Amino acid sequence: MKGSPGNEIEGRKAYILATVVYEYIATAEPVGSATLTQKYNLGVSAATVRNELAELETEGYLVQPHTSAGRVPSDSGYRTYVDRLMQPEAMGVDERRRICDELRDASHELDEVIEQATKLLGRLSNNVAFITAPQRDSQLFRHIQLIWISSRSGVAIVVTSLGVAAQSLFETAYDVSADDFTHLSNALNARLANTPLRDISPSLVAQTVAELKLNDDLCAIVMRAFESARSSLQNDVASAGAQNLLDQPEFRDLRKLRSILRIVDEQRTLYDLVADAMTTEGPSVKIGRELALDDLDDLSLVTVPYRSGGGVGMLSILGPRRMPYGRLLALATGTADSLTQRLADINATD
Amino acid sequence: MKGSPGNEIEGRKAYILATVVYEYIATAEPVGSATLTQKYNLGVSAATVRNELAELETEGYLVQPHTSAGRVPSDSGYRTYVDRLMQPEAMGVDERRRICDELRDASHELDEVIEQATKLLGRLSNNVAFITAPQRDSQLFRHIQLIWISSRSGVAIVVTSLGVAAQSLFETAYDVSADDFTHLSNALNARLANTPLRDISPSLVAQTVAELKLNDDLCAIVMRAFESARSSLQNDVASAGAQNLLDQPEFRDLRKLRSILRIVDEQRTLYDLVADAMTTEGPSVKIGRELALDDLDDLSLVTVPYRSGGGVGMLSILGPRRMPYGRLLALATGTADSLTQRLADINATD
DNA sequence: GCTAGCACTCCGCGCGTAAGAGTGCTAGAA
DNA sequence: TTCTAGCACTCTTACGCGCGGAGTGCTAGC
Repeated sequence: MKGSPGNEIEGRKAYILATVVYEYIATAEPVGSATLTQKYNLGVSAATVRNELAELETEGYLVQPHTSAGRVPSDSGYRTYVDRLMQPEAMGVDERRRICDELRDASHELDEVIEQATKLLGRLSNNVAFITAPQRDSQLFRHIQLIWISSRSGVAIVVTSLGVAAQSLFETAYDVSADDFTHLSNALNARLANTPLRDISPSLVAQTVAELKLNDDLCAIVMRAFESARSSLQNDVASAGAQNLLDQPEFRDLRKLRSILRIVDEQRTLYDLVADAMTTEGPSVKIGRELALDDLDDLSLVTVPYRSGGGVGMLSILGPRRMPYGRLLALATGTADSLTQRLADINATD
Repeated sequence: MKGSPGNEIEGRKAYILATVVYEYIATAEPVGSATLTQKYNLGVSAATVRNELAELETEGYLVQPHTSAGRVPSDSGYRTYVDRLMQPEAMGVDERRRICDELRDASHELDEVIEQATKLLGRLSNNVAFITAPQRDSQLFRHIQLIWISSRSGVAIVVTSLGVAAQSLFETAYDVSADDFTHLSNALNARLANTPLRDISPSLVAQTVAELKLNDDLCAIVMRAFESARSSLQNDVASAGAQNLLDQPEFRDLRKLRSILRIVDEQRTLYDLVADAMTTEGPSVKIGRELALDDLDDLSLVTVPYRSGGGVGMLSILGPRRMPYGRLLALATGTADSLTQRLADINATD
């Protein structure tokens, strides 16, 4: 099925492929030779174009929905287009500024900024947008505070380099004084501040608790607070813009629509989708089958990393395979930059 | 259009109306006289039923999609069914227990419990479920803690009777010591604990700040923390189950689907929908036009209150007007009870 | 007041035809 | 060799048509 790989297409044939992809992205209609010669200045006749199209098809870049229809890009057609043929785009200054402004209006809290950015990206991209929280593997512990509520209960707050993270209510089996909490908090802060969160072990905590001659139970409570800080935003995904997909002709099929809505509802799957994009540096584009989603061959995903406090999060746009890759890459990159910037501003106070 | 109001239908006619609504809810097909006599034991012939149907139509309880079709309930047909005709249902003990169990597995945090309950309700109801956070008008202030991070920044945490509420990062224009924060926190806690949050005024705070001879700026910072506690979960709505609507034949129209997906995405509208249900005690059902949603005449909404720490939140199911009202009311009520219970357990530690 | 019968209406479905878009192929021109 | 023009062919889509079925309202009789 697939044409000879390594046989990179060049010149006119490449231009024709690019044009087919471009036109199909714009119109969602299979592209025929006549359309190409009329709308684009190819300098050759429709018959010549037909020959090229036939070759591109045998090489696996294009497919025909049926015998007497125009051509549609295949996964590898899109892939070639994205990797080699399309013109990179950049965001306009105005648009860039608008994004910055909108993010600046949002609250100071990490998750609210992310939510705001997600909505913005969904709106601007006209597709499904989702953003995963910064990966916290590399986050540093900054501050813990045990807050006394009653003689047998309290709240533990853990602040990390990525912002305020976790709060967890707890109960104790016996009376504890507010002073105990204060002393323990101070001791932990003195000892552990700026330690990578993953390096904080039960024994370190136990040592501190023991030195203050406090009950061992507090050890478990503190560890639970660290644990919840470590995992709190893990797998947390904000998403927006699902309704945009209804405009796309490829989703007139209700089964597809159902599949994709379920995927958006299940954060787990969204998270898995970007998981391997995390291993590579810079923007990543996944096309069709590359996403390995059952029943959803005609989706694509654009993913761009952003940074916050040493952690890396992912900002993604999910849409039909027939998406304007150039524009969306520019949009995602620009938004990721703005988001990184905004989060740096917030964290600058630490 | 509307039939004579006050003229309450009784006996056989009422039974026929109930049966039409019941059957239509089950099948989504207009109901004809033949279906009624065959599937339900009415004891009269189809012709007699036709006469009754014609009357029910002139009285406004039923409508005909077209001349030679069966009948479909109108808003007021559904209304009568829900208010007077349908059999109230209750949840099975098993189902009830399963809900409790699932909620117990969730985390201890208010918002995560709510999210869990929302997903559960969406799954069990096969419709869109959404839950608004408890209204915080009546919430009591419990505890504030200003946490020192650096000499010019900190975090303020406010705990209320509804659970840990708000964290807000702040910066100061000049150096502040950790002790200042501790003293101020203690003074505020001593003075204001268990005050309704809305009664806390800037002057109360200013007084406390002044007594400790601290800088006025702290006053604004503290007030901002209170403000954010007051508004943090306001308008916050968790939703789940949008993809369930795709199964309903009334949403094969893509425009409708689009409208409703947008509504689900915009928390604001969802919040408005339940706003007046908040004024009434107990469960509330809104049918079709009563929701006053443009382009969406055939939706209904079941809303049931739940309680947490003196606040009242709303648990809602949104679906096609042709929804199984009895079952969903039972389901929503049962889930609301479980949720109230669960939140009471969590808060019992205060 | 109920029932049986009947003529009527309207929707939905299947079918066949026609139009249109696009192809591949072949023969000839540059 | 490479391109072009022409042509026959294929396949989809849209449209019109007729038919069957479901359900009604009405009327006459029990």
